[in-house]
Amino acid sequence: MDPKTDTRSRILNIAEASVLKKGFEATSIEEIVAGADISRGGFFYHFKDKNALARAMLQRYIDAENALYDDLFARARELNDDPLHCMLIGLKLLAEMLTDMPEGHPGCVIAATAYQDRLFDEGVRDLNRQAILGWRTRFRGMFEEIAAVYEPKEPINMDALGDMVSSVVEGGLVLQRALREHNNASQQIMLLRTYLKLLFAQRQI
Amino acid sequence: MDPKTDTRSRILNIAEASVLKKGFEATSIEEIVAGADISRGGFFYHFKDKNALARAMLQRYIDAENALYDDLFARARELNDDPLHCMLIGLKLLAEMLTDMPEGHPGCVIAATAYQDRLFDEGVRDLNRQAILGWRTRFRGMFEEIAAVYEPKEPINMDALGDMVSSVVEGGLVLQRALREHNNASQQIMLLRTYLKLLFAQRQI
DNA sequence: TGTACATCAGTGAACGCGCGTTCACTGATGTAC
DNA sequence: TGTACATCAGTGAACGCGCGTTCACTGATGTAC
Repeated sequence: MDPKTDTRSRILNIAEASVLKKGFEATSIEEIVAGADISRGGFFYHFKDKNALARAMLQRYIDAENALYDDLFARARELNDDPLHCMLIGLKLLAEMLTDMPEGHPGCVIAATAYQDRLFDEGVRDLNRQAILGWRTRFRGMFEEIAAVYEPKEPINMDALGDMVSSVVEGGLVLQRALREHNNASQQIMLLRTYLKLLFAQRQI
Repeated sequence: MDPKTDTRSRILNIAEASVLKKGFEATSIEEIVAGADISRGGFFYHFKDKNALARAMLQRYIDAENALYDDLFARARELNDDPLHCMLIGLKLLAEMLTDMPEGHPGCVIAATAYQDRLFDEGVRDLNRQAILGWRTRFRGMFEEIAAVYEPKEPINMDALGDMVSSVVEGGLVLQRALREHNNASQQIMLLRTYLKLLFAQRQI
């Protein structure tokens, strides 16, 4: 790996871990440069100020999360072409992925920054907002595909159902952090999966 | 109100609002005392240090939340003695309460501190943990009462289902903060309500 | 009713420390001719 | 192949500012006798 992206990534890795542990304000540039083995000046070569770090960290997290969802549901689609079963398989894969993390998922950067949003400029807050809206659109699309084949047993707000995937992940991660357990997020996703089975599976149109 | 508790509560109110906006580290004692109209020394008369403030803030939040749940489900039980319908009414009341907040719910202090837990001592972290475990126990108990009357249509992990109430609230609040919308938490609770109807309502034992 | 003392709820100046940021400089690598 | 210059990826000292905390002091209220 070329040394430029290498140092930049190291900075982002250390910053992300620290932000999830202590929050953004308590994450000092001193500790980042000590961890990345560079000098203070080296940090400011890569990021013009601390807000630029926040922006880059969030963007990288969002991109990674989107790539993960793309990959997960593409694999699920290969395994079963029916939209409901694709969704159920994708959620199972997601739950397994969370269970397989040895230390447990460290938490969501979006939730961390959402609970400190006054520290950031409007650009950062908008990044957060667009990410969640993107997932709403993604999952609402998938649920509409399902509803075209399986009539929902109860009337459902499709935007809210789209949000529910993000909501269940975020909620599970909050629990997991507060409880110091490892599999709450995974369990909550499996409960969502059962929900979707009950909601859609009964009667094929 | 006597002036003592008055000043203490004012400090806690200002601290809570600021922690939800900016996080704990970025909440300065200077801004708290300015808002509460006292001097720096006055703050340290009420709290021995910043960690004591965190502990008091969390304890007050947890007590209020517990009182709210007690009240809500007691009222629900008055309206309908059946455990399932009591739960459904209680969740509806909770959702309505969230919708009725003019500025939207400001967010959960537990989630905020869970995402900054390395700033606090073990006592604070334990407070957080015990609160979530308390809600798990509370709601698992209610779900077991329901399951004794209505057989669940799918096998369910009762601890995880107990956690789901907290998880849905926490997840909804994260969304609501990130999106700058007002009713995501309320919508997610209504989706949970539909879930429980599908899971339990069909066949009475 | 008066006096002495204790407690309560603060005031406000002072402390040292760590923070984010700037800046002049540097050595290695790349490019033009 | 050699020389001149530009760019990249940093170094490390210095800056001023705001932070949490301490501490000697104060005026109002409560209590004992």
